[in-house]
Amino acid sequence: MLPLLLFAGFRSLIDELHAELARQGHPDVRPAYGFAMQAIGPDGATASEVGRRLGVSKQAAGKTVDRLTELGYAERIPDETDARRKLVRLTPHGLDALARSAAVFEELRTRWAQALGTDRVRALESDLRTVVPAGAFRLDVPGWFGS
Amino acid sequence: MLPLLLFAGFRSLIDELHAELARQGHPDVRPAYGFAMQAIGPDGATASEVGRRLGVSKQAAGKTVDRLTELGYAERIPDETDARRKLVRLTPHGLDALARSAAVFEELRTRWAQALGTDRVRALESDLRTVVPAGAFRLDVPGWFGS
DNA sequence: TAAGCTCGACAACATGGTTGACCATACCGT
DNA sequence: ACGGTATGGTCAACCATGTTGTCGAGCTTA
Repeated sequence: MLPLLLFAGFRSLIDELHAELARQGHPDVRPAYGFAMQAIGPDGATASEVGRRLGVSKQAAGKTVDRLTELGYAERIPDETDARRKLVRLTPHGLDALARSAAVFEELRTRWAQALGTDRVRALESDLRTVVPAGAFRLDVPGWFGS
Repeated sequence: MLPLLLFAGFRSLIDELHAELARQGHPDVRPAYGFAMQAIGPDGATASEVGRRLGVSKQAAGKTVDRLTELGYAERIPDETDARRKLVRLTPHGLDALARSAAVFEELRTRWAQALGTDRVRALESDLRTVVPAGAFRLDVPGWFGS
């Protein structure tokens, strides 16, 4: 049951995050979009780079960026210094979603700490860090099924 | 980073399971198929029931069963007492995969216990059980993205 | 017995991934 | 300076896996 427990923990955090985001004016951020915005980051990135960070092809990353653009979370800006590249940047709306996500995660962690004690949460994190191989610590959650 | 840590833990277990399964004669069990076989269980179930357990439509469950059947992990058997139903049952090959999965999970847990100590693993499990809402403890891992 | 529900199947479609091909552009070694 | 190579973005075809809607066949129950 260990794997299911870990997944259930992950999942409940993600589900509560998105429920809260929906309440806070971001009803159409789906988990996959959240990860993509995380991959874009506050400084922006090219679609290819996003693909690398998410562990998917640049084409797939491009489609996701299209989606985020339609939804008003991201925009493409031509790179002045390299005519091939287009920088994908989060719009203020996207940055807001990112900031709120961080805040909500913070709050959820606090809630866990109230239930378990701060030290237990810290132990949980440190144990997981110990046992998780460095390579598994990646952002490519979507599309991971289908390996 | 708590969510990512939990996911990384889950993912590393699943990945190692499937690497090991591949080594032990089950190279084409993908995570989604593993969950489906888990949902079928040693006693079998109807496709509709599998769909309910996995949290997907009966049609989607039917397609997955088709896949498992092609791969030789499951078979459909007409129900003698109800001509509408077809019992989906794991073949010996499927049962073997299921048994090996349990064994590998056992072994992975032991490995974690060697790294962290038995008590820490137990604490991890018990803490997660405390903090995870009862509803999140389900088998519908695939298709969960796309909510 | 007739109404209504359930099971399994078929079809049409959405989503999000893949590969392959292609062009424009940048970079680097000669 | 230039030619080969690598990189970035896009188009197209395809695949896997989910969805809804519909349907006939067969149970179940009022």
